[in-house]
Amino acid sequence: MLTQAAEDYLKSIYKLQEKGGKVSTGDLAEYLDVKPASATGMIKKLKSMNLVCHERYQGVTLTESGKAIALEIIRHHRLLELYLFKALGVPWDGVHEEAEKLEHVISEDVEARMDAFLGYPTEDPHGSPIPDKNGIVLKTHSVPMTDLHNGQSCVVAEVSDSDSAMLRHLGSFNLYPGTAFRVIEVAPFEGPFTIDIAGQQAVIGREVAKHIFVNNVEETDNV
Amino acid sequence: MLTQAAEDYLKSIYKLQEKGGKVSTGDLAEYLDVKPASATGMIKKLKSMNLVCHERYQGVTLTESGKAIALEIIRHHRLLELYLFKALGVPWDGVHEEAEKLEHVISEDVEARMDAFLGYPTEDPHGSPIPDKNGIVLKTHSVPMTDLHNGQSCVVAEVSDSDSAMLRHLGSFNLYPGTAFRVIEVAPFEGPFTIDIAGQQAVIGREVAKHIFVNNVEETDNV
DNA sequence: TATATAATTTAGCCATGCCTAAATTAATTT
DNA sequence: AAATTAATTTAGGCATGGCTAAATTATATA
Repeated sequence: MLTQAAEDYLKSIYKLQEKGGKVSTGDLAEYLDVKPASATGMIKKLKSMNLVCHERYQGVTLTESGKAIALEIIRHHRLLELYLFKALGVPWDGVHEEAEKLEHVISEDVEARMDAFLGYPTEDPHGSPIPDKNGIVLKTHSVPMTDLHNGQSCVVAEVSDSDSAMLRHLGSFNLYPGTAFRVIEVAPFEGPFTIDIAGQQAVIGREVAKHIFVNNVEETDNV
Repeated sequence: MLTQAAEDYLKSIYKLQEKGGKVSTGDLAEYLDVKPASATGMIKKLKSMNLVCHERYQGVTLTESGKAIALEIIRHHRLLELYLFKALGVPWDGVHEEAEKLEHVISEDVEARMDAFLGYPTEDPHGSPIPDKNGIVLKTHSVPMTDLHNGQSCVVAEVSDSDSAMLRHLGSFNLYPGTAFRVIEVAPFEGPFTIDIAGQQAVIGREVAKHIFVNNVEETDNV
């Protein structure tokens, strides 16, 4: 059994690797909120267990077994998020933090029971895919909201889960996965997005928009 | 926030203290499956935090604040056991082990939600009382099964939760909290108990009987 | 009461996982 | 190409919570 810290490192490497190939020590350390020297130490340990590949100054990647473990933890995390949300009514901006602690101690048996209770779901409350027991992840074809132009309509597919203040902000506009909206205006010079959500207008800043991914993009030149 | 190890020590001291006043270093170490020297070390730390009272060679007891923490953890543990049992169908011989890990990471918010879901219960699946939010524990008036004599009938109140093989054994006789039975015979010379459970006979050894506590004891000299 | 035995504590070691400070290597600028 | 800057690694330290071995204290026995 791996330590909790080791599991967190593997999970983080997986996530950073998703959008950028090799992961630098510094990025990993920043993501985990530790100093680079500490990351170097753990990378060494993980390498000695054959869970990561690493050459000095060249960044880390997961091995097949490292990736399998990372996906298992991500599965735990996302199933827990959805379970807390649906079965216990924990608000969507709180489930990430709870799951972060529970994911390391939940048994396979309890996980399977939650999975069955939820009807073998494929997405967590933030729209992120839940890997299956074999580590297969459904690819989503969503694009960042920052790619949208005036007049386009779409449906929210996924929002990043780690900033609970941002999630509360989105919730105040009813912007959840599955919510449809239309872009009324994209302000020039990297300005904010004005959108229409079921008749209600909302202004979404660029920084927030970066963390929203959408589907079903269509041109709707008019109102 | 205390470490997991410190919480486990406090919980163990509480349980041992319940049936024997001051707790010796050796008993505590044995209960926690560590060496006495390790227990001495943790006792020192807990004392420096004013959570236990301790004089060299004289045993430990909890302070008021130590006891409050111990009861909080026991509350977590027992609510989790009942939740796992009722909401997720985890068999009663498995819930202890699961709860043992979860009790240290569950938030007050999630606990309150489970409590509400369960209807603010007062007993876990093994019949042990669940302390309330203020640390009040309902005293049970149960007696050990080993006190019973021929012809007495009673109702199972509580069974100890930590030996899952024993719990499976009891389950095979349908001996759960709430189950009524009658003593048919107590074999002489510290022998086993032959009992009648809803028409089915079962033989319960002395060692097992020590871990069963009963209520509503009545004389029923005949069948 | 002296001695043997049992319990407890102290002392010192180990692994984990973080830290800071210094050294090294890589990348960028002039 | 040399020098500066940035990233990474090494070295050494700290707290936690185990361990073993040795010393101490308490208890039981002769």
